Order: sequence, then structure tokens, then C-alpha cells
Amino acid sequence: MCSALTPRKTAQQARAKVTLGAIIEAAARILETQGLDGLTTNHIAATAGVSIGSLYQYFPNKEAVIAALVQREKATLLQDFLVVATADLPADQAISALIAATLAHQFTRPRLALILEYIEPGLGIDADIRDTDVALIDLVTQIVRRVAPTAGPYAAQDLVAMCRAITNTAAMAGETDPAAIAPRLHRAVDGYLGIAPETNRARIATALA
Amino acid sequence: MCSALTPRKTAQQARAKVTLGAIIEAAARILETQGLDGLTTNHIAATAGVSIGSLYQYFPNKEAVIAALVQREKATLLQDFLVVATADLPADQAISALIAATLAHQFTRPRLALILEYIEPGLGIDADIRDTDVALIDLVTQIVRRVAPTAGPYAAQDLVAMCRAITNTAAMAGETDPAAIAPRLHRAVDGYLGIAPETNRARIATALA
DNA sequence: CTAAATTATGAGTAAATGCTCATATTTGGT
DNA sequence: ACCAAATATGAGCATTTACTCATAATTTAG
Repeated sequence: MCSALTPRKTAQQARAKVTLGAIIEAAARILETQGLDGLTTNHIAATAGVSIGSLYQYFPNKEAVIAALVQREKATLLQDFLVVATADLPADQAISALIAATLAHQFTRPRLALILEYIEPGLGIDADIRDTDVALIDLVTQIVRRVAPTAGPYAAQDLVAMCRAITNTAAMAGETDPAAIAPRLHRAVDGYLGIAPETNRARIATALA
Repeated sequence: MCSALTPRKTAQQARAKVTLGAIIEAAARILETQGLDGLTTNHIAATAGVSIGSLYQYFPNKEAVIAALVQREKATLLQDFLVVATADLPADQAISALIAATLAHQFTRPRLALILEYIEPGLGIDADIRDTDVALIDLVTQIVRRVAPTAGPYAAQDLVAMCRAITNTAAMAGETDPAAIAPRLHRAVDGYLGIAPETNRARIATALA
């Protein structure tokens, strides 16, 4: 029952890394077009243009392919968040930037983001994913504390969760305009953190400018 | 590919209804103990103490069993919400009551609620479930408009989504105390609706009393 | 150029599982 | 008591699918 999600073999040559990337991207595209049901290992390999044997050279099982995809997506979001953190903005603008990054991430490949969100809890815990999650929450916590020093320990977790949920639900309901969602996220976030509405309104104005 | 989720045969005698209920409850218990992977039709039938043939008398396929379970759970939540709506409370207390009901629902069978939440989007659209969702959102919208008449059309949807997300994430992180989560939900909801913090604080006090 | 290491192949296997159907049992009305 | 309708049974079929392994091709290093 100990499902190892680590790669079976580490790619060393360049072409191997190409193969690996092709497999992960194939999984992404299948999820987008056919959903989780269409995601069979043979189908992934065929879509990637490699043999099923190659897939199993790098992944111990199907779950590991999904885990790698989740990790890839999470890592890009973390990257975007890091850029915000490094930018050394005023605290409230930093929050706005995080919200914008979250929306952008969710709307870049909406269907993929949505499906992965709902697949992830069914996966075994992967160390890499866990680490990325922790890094992401830590980062948000740092920024949040600048705006609201009294924020509780679960603030970052709560904020990330609720922003994702509102965005996902909106997307599932057919909304396609991030600008229509942003102000709602701002209201929820600012309310949670106890920031005054006038500050909030001013911030929204600058974010949309 | 047209997955009909409607029951194949409607139970008429009392024992048939017992069988039907046993099957749905068996599915619930398997999800709680073994997750989605353990949920095979044969396993459901065995756990329910009926034959596999009986299962297929009432459900056209496995998905329909899950859909029935989702519907059962959603219906009880809607019921709780209806009680709140009928109670004719002051608007802000009504909101508090909705939050309390949401928390109670999620913590009654936490693992089941969590798993179902993440399974649902993978299901085909079921008419009954859709209706229940609409009814639930309509009900929340009515109450919300009493507190915040200017609230946008997506307010209820957003509020329900974010409350669930915060609660789920907290549960997944190991939190077991609803009282620790309630104030966070209140802050987010009030912030979203643009309600003043002092009103908010007073409300939390009464809710916890 | 050659050998060792790395990467790629894909037909085939074993196991899981959703679901059928012919038959048996039970129930309710008369 | 009897019959028709409703309900229950479960062995087995058909299909899907994750995964293996023996072999082949390619790359790198000396």
C-alpha cells in the first residue's frame, strides 16, 4: 500500500527530459479534453508520442504521473508568488498582486486547474507537493502579517482556500472574466483580515488601473 | 455515453426502500473507510448485505449510486437551511445560523463530506442534484439580501463556496473544533458583504453564547 | 570505432470490476 | 390457498487497464 510517487529512474540525457515533459503534458491535455476517465496510461503514452514502456521507465505508476503534473502546476504558481514577494511592494499592493496571480493561474488553463484541484485529495501524499504547499503558505503568511500583524496562524491557509473556491465555483458556473471576480476576492480577503472598506476600495481601483 | 442517473425501478414495497437505503448507506461507509478506490459495486452490495443483482435493480450504474448519496447529503443540508429560513430571525442572526448549519453538516461525517465534495464534479449532471443546488443558493440569496440589499447576483454562490473551502481545508489540516473555525467564516462573510466589524463582533458573541 | 550505459519499444499478461440474466423467493390482494 | 407482481439472488461474462519484460535503438565516453 506504500505508493511510491518518486520517479523510477532520473532522466540524464536531454531526450529523456523531453520524453518526461511530453508525458506530463500529455496527461494535462487528456485531463482537459476527456477528464479523469480518459486518463489511462496507454492513452497518456500514445498522446505523448512515446511507448507505454517509456512511461514506466520514469514513473512507477499512473498516480505518479498525476502527482508530477500537480507538482508542475503548483511550482509555477509558487514561482509567481515568489516574484510578488521579491518585488517589495507596499503590503496592500502585495496582497492585490497575490490575488491577481491566483486568478491568472486559474484562468490560464481553467479546466486543468479545476480538475487537478479535485483530483489532488485522492492522491497519496507526495513529499514534493507537500513541500511546495508549505512554501506557498509560508510565503503568503509573511505578506499577510505585514498587512495584519494580528492575523491568526491559519490566515494564509484560509485565504488561499477561499480565493480558490470562489474562483473555481465562478469558473464552473461559466464565468470567464477574472476582472469580475477580483473585487469579490478582495472583499472576502479584506474582511477576513479586518481591513477597512475605504482602504479596500482604493486598492481595488489601483489594481484595476 | 449518456449516463442516466435516474433509478431503474422505483421502490414500491417497504423492504425495497430498506434495500435502497442500505445500498446508499453502504456506499457512504465505504467512502469513509476506504475512499473512492474501495468503492466497487460488488463491495457496496456486500456491505449493504444484499446481492449485486439487487443493486442493479435500483441503480442503472455505479455513478447513480454515488449521485443518490450526494443527493441524500445535499437534501439534509437544504433541510437545515430551510429551518433557518423559516425561523424568521433577524437577518444577521440568520446568517450566523447558516454558518453554524454549514459547520455542523461538515463535521457530522467529516470524511464523507470531504470526499463527496471532491467526487461531485466528476459526476455527470444529475437533475435532482442540480435542483437542490439551485434551491439552496436561492435560499441563501434571500437571506443575504436582507443583510446586504446591494449584494451582487453571485454573492450566495461565493459565500457558500468560501465557507465550505475554509472548513474543508481546516478539516484536512487536522482541525476538529468548529468553534475555532466559525469566527473566521464570519470575518470572511461579513467582509464580503461589507458589514461593519463591530456588528460582526457582537454577532459572534451571540452565536457562541 | 567500440563497448557500456542510457533510453525506447510494444505485444502480451494478469487482475480487477462493472454489469447481465435466468432463476428463485417473497409479498399483497382476492 | 393461490396467483401475479415485486423483489432478491449470484455465478459468470466481457471489458477495461495498469503494468512487465525481453529486445532493440541510441547516445556517450574512452
